[in-house]
Parts: sequence; structure tokens; C-alpha cells
Amino acid sequence: MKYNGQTVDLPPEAEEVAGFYGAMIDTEHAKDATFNKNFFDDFLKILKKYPPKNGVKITKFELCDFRSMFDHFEAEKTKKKSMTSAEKKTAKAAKDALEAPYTHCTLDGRKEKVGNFRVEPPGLFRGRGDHPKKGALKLRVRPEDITINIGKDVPIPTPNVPGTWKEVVNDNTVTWLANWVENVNGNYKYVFLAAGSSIKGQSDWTKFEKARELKKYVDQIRNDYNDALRNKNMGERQRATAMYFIDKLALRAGNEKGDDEADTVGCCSLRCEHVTLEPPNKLVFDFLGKDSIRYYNEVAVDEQVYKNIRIFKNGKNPEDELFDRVNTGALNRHLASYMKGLTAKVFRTYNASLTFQDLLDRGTPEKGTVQEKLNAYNHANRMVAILCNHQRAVPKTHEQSMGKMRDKLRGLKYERMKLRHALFAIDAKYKKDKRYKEPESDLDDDAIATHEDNLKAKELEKAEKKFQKDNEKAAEDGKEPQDESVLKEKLKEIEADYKRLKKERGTEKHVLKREKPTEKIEEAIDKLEEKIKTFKLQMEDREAGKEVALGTSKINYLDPRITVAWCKEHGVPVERLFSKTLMTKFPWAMEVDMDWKF
DNA sequence: ACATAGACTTGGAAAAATGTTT
DNA sequence: AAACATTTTTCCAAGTCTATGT
Repeated sequence: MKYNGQTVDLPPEAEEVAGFYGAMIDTEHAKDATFNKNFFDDFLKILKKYPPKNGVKITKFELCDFRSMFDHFEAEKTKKKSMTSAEKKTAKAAKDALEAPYTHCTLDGRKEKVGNFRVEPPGLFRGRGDHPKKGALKLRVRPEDITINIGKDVPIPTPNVPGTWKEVVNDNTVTWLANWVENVNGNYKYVFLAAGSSIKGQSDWTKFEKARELKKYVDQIRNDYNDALRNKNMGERQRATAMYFIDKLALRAGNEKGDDEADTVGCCSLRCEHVTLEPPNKLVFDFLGKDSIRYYNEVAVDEQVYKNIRIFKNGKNPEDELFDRVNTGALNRHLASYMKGLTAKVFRTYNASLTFQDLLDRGTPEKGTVQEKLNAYNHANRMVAILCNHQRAVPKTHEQSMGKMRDKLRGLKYERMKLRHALFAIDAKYKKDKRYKEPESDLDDDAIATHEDNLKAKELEKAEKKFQKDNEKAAEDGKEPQDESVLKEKLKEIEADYKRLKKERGTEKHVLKREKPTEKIEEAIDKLEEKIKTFKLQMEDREAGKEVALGTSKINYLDPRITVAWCKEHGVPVERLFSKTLMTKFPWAMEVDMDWKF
């Protein structure tokens, strides 16, 4: 790196930290004041211990220039990218072999896959949203920091780097294999078994069975909280209102957070500023939830809920707690009085899975194609994701791919138009037929011209390529290449075809390349219309889903047995909906029969 | 009741793998 | 076979909730 134009000769310990930042100078993080400050504070501490060897004094962040480091990392990336696929394969195999001893463990005599068997490498803490500690240096974890949890009388594994474990314990009441405390926030980090392991599967099953058990209690709970909305005791009334939100809007519980964390909230920690009243009965929620994802929802609520919020906000400042007499602990204790183990998060699982089951039951087309059924499934999945506010950044290529789809749709419409015009040319009576007389939308003269130009260009290119390839093949077989005139002739033909099409524009008449009887044309139009319809649906789906993340609900909230039973009932292979990892995550769900319901 | 430690689930982004087009 | 788009997997941060001690 350079400082004030001067090259800095850093010892490896400091160079590594500078490199963490250098690799990031092109990211949003490097534009963040908090990130930069936290990084630089920690960098200075490191520099104090490992000062530049050539005596440069680093004091100001603004004078640091990490560009050369950035370039170095970019070059490394490029080098890696430019490896041939054979080289990549070899490198991958070597890495796999190196890691093989650590990917599995033995639990009660069974071989089980370990999830995160790699210790987290040092780097800069990438806190989300407005995290006060983002950019801080996350230190390297050494054996001396790590506690391992193994079976009694089992040989102690040797660390694969120099050092000795902090501690070795034999605790079979927990599921972690190793843990350490991370230096930035003081949080515990754990090594757990993989999602497909027996213990994770067992606890997943328990989670969904608990959510199903809630069905037995939910009517009573709802009756009670609806009554309590009018309770004279304001604490009770607040709790009832909070439960209403948790149940109806699938809000998270909302534990209290500290000043050294990002300012995000859930139900119990909502502040007055997060909910506004819109007469006569609408509430507008606007707050940052988990991961600083914005929750925005305008929702018509029960009259008494509306009144309650007005009362709770009365006389308070925007930054005051909305539910000042409610906390997650008390709320969960109250829920547990109805049903053992019932907590706020169970409502999320319950409502997500039940909604999903219901949408599938009502929305799956009995006679549809597999694709149409999959569309119904994805739609149900999306509705649940929206309920749970699972968002994602719009994919970088979204606009581009929508554009491509629009072009393709126009192409289909063009085909339909030509078929219609072919009918008209054969028999003018079709012009009056209401099935065919309406022109295609979104297909004006300009669009037709552009489309024909594109088609022509493609055909010309294809012809040239074919000519070349044929000649190559001829050469291989020791034959004479075709004369240049063959190609010229072919190109001329294409030009003539499109000239004819150009002439056809506006005439509402078309002559098919291969003649067809009118019944066949009508049939082709029907087929094309079907294709256009499904394609349009696909486009709408993509647009509507550009900001919705479907994975989180599929992995955590939707009982997999709903999916498996649905697949069996509708003849859809489960593999179309569950990736390989999900298949291994949910082995316990695969045996349900087709009429199983959540 | 309350605070904190500890253990576990849930979450979006980024990286890697795979599929598709050129 | 490269370039590009899409899907899957990994990564690790950020929640929830229980146990424990006061």
C-alpha cells in the first residue's frame, strides 16, 4: 500500500489487515463512514504492534492508498478464472482431499456430516444495516480459543495447526462439536452437524409437529386475545394487541437489542414511530426488522386494535416503546400456559405452513400440465414469503432478462399474426371471425420491422455458418469445397423471403412457406395462444417475484411433508422442487402419503 | 422478576456449480 | 468452449428462546 504517495513496507501481520480492506475498496462497505472508522481504528492498533519496516507513520485514513493491493487481488481472481477446466478440476480435487478428514464425524456409532467444519477466517466484520461495529477486525481463531466437545474416552483430535485446544469437554446434552467466542461482538460461534444429520432432522420434525399441535389451541388463544383487546389492564391489553400482530402479520417476537447492535425491531420492541394510524382503521407499519430488512405494510385492522394503538401512542414520543408493558419473555410465558413449548416463533411456522397448504389445496389446477402445477406451487411459496417478509435484492440481470422475454413474447405474437394472415389470404371470411380479427397487442409496424430484421440477420448468419461447416466437413472427407456461389444463392433466397415479408406488411395477407389446410392453421393458432398465455404468466411471475426470496420459507417454514404429499397427489417429481441438499435435509418427510395434510 | 450466558434457528449475500446460448 | 444466466450451496450474521444465577 501507499501512504501519502509513499510506499509502505508492512510486516505480514499488518499487511494482512490492510489487504482485508484493500480487497474491498470497490464495495459499498468502503463508502460507509462507520465501516471505515472501525477498520482504521483497528488497523492503527495492529500498526502499533507491527509498524511499517520503512518507518512510515500512518495516522490518517484519507492518506491511505490500497489500490495496489486491490489490483493484486483482482489479478489473482483473473488468474484463477483463466485456469482451464481441467486445472480447476485438479485444484478442486486437491482441496476436497485436504478437507476430507474434517467433513464427517461419528455420533453414537453413525457417520454424520458436519456443517461448518471450517473455522471462520479473520477479516473485517460485515455487519448488516447500520451496525455500529461494522468494519472492525475479526481476529484469527486459534486452537487456544476453541473448545471441542467429544465423546468420553475418545482420543482427542490434534489441531491441524500448531497449538492446543482451549478445553476438551464431553457434554452430550448439547449438539455442538466445537465453539469459540468471536472477538467483535463477543458472540459464541459453533460447529454443528449439517442440516441433513439425524439430530437436525429430529429437531426439524419436532418443530413442525409443535406447529401442528398449535391447531388444537389456536381458536382458544384467538378468542382470548380478542377479548383481552378490551381488557381494563393496559398490560394485558398491550399483550393481546402484540399477539394479534404476531398471529395476523407473522411478526417476529422482537427481543430487546443493545446500543452496540444495529437498531432493528420486532413486535415487542416496536416503537411509536414505527406504526402510524390512518383512519378509519388502517395501520401503516414501517420499520427495520431482522438483517435491517424494511417491513412496510399498510393493513386494515380490527377496530379495537386500531383504538388500542391510538391509546398506546397517546402522550408518548416517537422513540418510545409502543408496548412498554410487554416483553418477549412474558409473552412467551403466557403462550406456554396454553401449550407446552409454545412461543411467538411457532406462530410464524404455523401460519406459514397452514397458508401454504391452503393455497396449494385451492390453487393447484387438477388437469394442468406439470409446468402449470409448478407455477401454482411457486405462487403459494411466494405468498408465504411475502407474509414472512423474505426479501432479496433485485437480481442484477433482471431488467435484461425481462427485456429478452418481452422480445420473445413479441416473436410469438408475430407468429400468431402471420398465421392469422395466412387464414385471411385463403378465405376472407376469417377476417370477420372474432377469434381472429383482433390484431395482436404490442406489435406495431416498427416492432414488426425490427423483428423481421432480427430474424433475417439470424438466418443469414446461420446460412453462412452452415456453409463454412459443410466445407470443413468436405475438406475432412477429402472432398472439394462447395463453390462460393452456393452460399450466395442461399443468401439471395433469404433476402428474397424477407423482401416478400416486407411487401406483405399492412396487407393482412400471408403465404406460408409450407402450405397448410385451414384446419391445421387454426390448430396451430390455438397452440400458439396457449404458449403465449403460459409465457405471459411466466413473465408476470418473474416480475412479481423479483424482490421476493423463496428459499428461506422453503428451508425453514414450510413443512416439507406438505410438498411431498402434494407432489404425490399431483404427479410432480419432488426433485423439481427440492434441491439435492433439501432432499437430504428432509428424509423424514419423504414417506408421507398423498392425502397427508399439515 | 430480571439479566446474562449459551445454544440453537433463521436470513440475505456471495461464491460455486450448473444450465443455456453463442 | 467460452460467455452468460440461473440455481444451489456456503458463509456467517442476526435473530429466538431457555437455563441459570441473583
